[in-house]
Amino acid sequence: MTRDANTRMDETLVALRRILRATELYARDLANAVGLTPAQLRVLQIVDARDSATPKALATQMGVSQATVSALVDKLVAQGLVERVPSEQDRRQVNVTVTRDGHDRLGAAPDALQQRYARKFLDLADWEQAQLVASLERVADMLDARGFDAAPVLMTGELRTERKAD
Amino acid sequence: MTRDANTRMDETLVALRRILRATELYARDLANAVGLTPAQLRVLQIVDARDSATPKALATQMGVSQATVSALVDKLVAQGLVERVPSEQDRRQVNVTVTRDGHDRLGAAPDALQQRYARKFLDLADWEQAQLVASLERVADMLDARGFDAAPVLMTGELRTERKAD
DNA sequence: CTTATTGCTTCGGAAGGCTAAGTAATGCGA
DNA sequence: TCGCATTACTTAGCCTTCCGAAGCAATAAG
Repeated sequence: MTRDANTRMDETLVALRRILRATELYARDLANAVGLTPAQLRVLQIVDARDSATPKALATQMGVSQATVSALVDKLVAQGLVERVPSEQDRRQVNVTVTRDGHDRLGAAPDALQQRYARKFLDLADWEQAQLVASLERVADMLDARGFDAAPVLMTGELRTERKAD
Repeated sequence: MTRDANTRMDETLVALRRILRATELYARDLANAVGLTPAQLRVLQIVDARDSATPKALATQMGVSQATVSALVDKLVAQGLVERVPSEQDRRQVNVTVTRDGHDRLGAAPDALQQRYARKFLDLADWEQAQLVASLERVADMLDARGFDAAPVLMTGELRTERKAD
């Protein structure tokens, strides 16, 4: 304890910052490579993963407003990567679906960081892997009061506050 | 290896994402509380920490362009939190310095997350702390090809690509 | 049928970023 | 000393994300 502890904590913060930075840079590069902005890519990924999503659902999952989703979907539609399909059941609703092009575009995503990370991670000894999981979860718990259902995506970019969700 | 390893990797990704999210949310809250945007706050913190910084230095440290720094400094100047002081030695240079108000403003920052994190971290047993440091650094290394001299700030928000820095 | 509610889009407007194009000071070579 | 390149910043114009508020449909409630 005492002094070393503080030093160590600083070290964790530095490491954390490096992690943040790496993922941030990566998100941009990736989006760039695919010809999309990070936010657009995020939408595309979500839609692709579930094959269809309403703007409402997207907004909720991404933690942004519907207005923002609207704009993002516009961009993707303009590029022919997704389509707006009016729902049959409730015609107020719109289902955003991926087009072939959209799916292909995603396939073209290099995924460099995740690959690299995966490779290195899998290279580790069993106990080291376990160690990392435990440590990261511990840190996440310490930082993040509430638990969260994050999907294993990683580079999906910065999430926005979902404030005023009442 | 094989399946468990992949599961574990997913778990690390989820944890990483929680970490990312927590810091992101925190950055916004903090900026909000202090009445500054995250980027502005970042500038203010850096300037305050070193008591004076040129736009060039800020741009480098933050990983953004000088033009961006210019705009951010404008905002802070408009609020009277920093000042532009022409350098005596080289009159092309500008030294951005914190004003009293600026310093006070920073002091008013709650620092909630960092506090909470610090408290929990310091509560850990010695060996656990050491473990976390090692793990985080390991992950940072795996993600971040190049090393980096990040300062122990943490919530300073998203960094931007520093492309074309040659 | 009328009124709410819900789902989405549109419309400003704020912010951060960037590049490119100024402007000013420095410095160096002729 | 003059002129030109370099360096440090700022300005200008543009793009993207995001938001809140207002508008428009369609559905649900009465």
